[in-house]
Amino acid sequence: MAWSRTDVHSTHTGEALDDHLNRLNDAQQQSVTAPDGPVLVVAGAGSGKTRVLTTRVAWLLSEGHAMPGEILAFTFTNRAAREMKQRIAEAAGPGREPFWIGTFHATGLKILRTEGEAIGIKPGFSIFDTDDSKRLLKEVTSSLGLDSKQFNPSATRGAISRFKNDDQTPEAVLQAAAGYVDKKYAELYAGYEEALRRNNALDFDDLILRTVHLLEQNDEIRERYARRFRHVLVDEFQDTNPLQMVLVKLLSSWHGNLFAVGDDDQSIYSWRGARIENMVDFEQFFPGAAVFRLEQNYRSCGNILNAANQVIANNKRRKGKNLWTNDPAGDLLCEEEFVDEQDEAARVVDIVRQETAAGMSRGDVTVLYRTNAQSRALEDALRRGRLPYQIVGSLQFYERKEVRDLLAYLKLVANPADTVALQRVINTPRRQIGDTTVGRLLDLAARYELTPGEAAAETGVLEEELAPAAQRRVRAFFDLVTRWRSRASEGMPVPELLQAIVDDTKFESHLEQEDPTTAASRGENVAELVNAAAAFHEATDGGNLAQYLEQVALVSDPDTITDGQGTVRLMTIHTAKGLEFPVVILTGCEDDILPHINSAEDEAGLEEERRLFYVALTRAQKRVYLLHAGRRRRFGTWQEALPSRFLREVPDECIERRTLTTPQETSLWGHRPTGRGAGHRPRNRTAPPAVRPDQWGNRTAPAKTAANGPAESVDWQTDVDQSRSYYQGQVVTHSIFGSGVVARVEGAGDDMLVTVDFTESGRKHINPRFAPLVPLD
DNA sequence: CAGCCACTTGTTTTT
DNA sequence: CAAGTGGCTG
Ligand SMILES: Nc1ncnc2c1ncn2[C@@H]1O[C@H](COP(=O)(O)OP(=O)(O)OP(=O)(O)O)[C@@H](O)[C@H]1O
Repeated sequence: MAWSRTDVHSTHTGEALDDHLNRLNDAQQQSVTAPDGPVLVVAGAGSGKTRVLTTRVAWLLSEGHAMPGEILAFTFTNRAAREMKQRIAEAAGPGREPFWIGTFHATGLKILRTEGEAIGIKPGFSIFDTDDSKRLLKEVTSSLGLDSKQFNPSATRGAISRFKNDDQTPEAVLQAAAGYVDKKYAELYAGYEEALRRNNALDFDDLILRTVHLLEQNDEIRERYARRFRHVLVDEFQDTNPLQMVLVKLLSSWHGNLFAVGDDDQSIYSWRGARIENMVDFEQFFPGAAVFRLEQNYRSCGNILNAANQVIANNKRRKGKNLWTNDPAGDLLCEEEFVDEQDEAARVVDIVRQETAAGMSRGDVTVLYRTNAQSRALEDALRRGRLPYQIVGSLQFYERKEVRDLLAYLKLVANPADTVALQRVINTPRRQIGDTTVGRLLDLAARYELTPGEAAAETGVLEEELAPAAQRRVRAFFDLVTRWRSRASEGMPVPELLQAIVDDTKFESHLEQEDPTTAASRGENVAELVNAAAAFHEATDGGNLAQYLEQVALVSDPDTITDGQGTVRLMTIHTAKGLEFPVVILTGCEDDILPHINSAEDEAGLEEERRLFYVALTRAQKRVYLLHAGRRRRFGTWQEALPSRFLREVPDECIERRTLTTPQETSLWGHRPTGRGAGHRPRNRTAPPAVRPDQWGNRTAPAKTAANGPAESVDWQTDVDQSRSYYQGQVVTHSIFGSGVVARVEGAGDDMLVTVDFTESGRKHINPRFAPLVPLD
């Protein structure tokens, strides 16, 4: 059995490559076989960029231009890396797939694990994910005497991430700091770096930043790697950031063979530091670069491609390209309007049924959305409709509390210096070790420059600050940890270690005690985690704990897509980048969602939103549904919505538009009147209210006229004072956040939501029903 | 120290 | 609406 499989591959190696080459069009073939030197392939969606890059690798190997170990390829996700390895094995023969194919983060990590000590990184370091970073930052914030409500860890983490991606040190940030907030950010950044060092941890950005520093500062190591990588290839080049660009330059510096593919119309990560300029100005970065264009689309049928092309043509800042297809026009796109998100979700269920009746499988249908929050209503409907589905990405498995708790145990076992993990688990399950005890323990450890575990093992240290009972409990806890740690170092397989932790901590009864109603399902998650660890153990042939934790830290959303035709997949547009599906249902095609309200303010933001819409459309092969609702819950309050402006940019000849025209039709999809508090008047769907709630706020700049707004609120007698008197540009104060300027007013009455830009704390969403917002007039 | 309640804020997008 | 926080009580 094994024989025959090996045979098939090895005897067909050369022909397999020829096959692959022959199936490419001329432009693709020319790119694949381009001579040495810098090469850029610019091409639209579905034109075969990834395929070209993959075939290029196979070609380099087969032609003897490089050995497998001499090729370095960057992909956007681990999933893409895995697929690429598979395809290369098919084309170039098994065992010839390059070792160095991975994401920027995974590649940086691989280098740092072997070479990190050269820049003072201690072996055995942990990787802190976003949640770990935020927890650490929260400690740093309060240790600097700052209020973590004002300097909220999420925002600070974002700022620090930007600093790092611009290769700015804390000192440089401090130098450049203009005002109070900037100065504090610099201090937080410095404190955070120090805290990471004490925890022997690197965050996501460090995986690239520190690798760049390593290669810049150490000539020997740089030369060794740069000489090794005869060919460097980068997929999705339009979404690389400046730091990644530097890394690419360093690693390709010896041989100068860089092969990059990308599409400027699909750049959707500028908020994470990605720069389109890396691609647009490629020829300046790499003089003498050869540039290839691919224009034939092999993915989508005519109407879909036409729609996408027309929409993206509205972006001004682009080079423009001429993407065409040989495929027939196919079905029209379909726009459908609904009263609210529940009706929209009910229709998604209908569409899935319809498609499966027409011969598609559920797995052929993918539901896309702009924000993760939109998935909730969809999930409810799918569950009610008994359709199997998978939410790909955030809030899935690895973000559940019970899973994170157990992973924190493993992290602590792997890295005794990890105080974030320690604080997560030392009192979970309850061990009568409260905040005071933990605080003193950490203080002691810091004072003696020991890890907390060492401090507990030392005689006389705990005694300085802790009561005898507390000492006993703390020591008992670390006895457990030490026991696990020695088992791990004796080579106990990860799944067994994990099971030992579950057993020793009586984790199941802890779940039961915490909340009996959900204990069963959380118990299943625990079992699933053990299974996943077992799968890891198998797949990696006994991989160790550190490797397991790395793998978990670096999973990207698309990696988690399950195989199989039986489940409908739901994901954000960002997650769907680079993937393709027969049927795409794009939900929430509304202004303020797509384009998102926070991005529509400036032209650059709007254009990126349009690119998102473009990415969504171009995922589809056969059919596209564009759904939108007139009303949607946000923060538990109803918000009105208008159809996305991007829908109007889709030419009429390729789309069928089913919009609600009369109030009666509102019941078409089984809408139940959702009366809650001040009712919503039935609306004429072709003529939405002339004045939207968030607009009257804008228009009535002088405070007085605010009361002229639509009299929707039932009890405005009591409400009027607090809820009627906010308008854009108004200066208000808040008991915690200080003074700020009203940026937006949405909704009315109980549904009112005020967005305020506070001078010191940044942008916050305030519900005046609760919050003490005082106008400063 | 744990459990309970009341209060208030958050939702872009992710490696 | 959900989740985290902070305050209070036993
Ligand atoms: N020459 C070709 N003949 C037939 N099919 C092709 C050819 N080139 C590419 N394809 C197919 O077209 C689809 C899109 O290819 P690929 O994913 O490589 O495009 P891409 O440019 O990377 O897309 P995107 O930019 O949207 O990620 C794939 O299904 C691929 O198999």
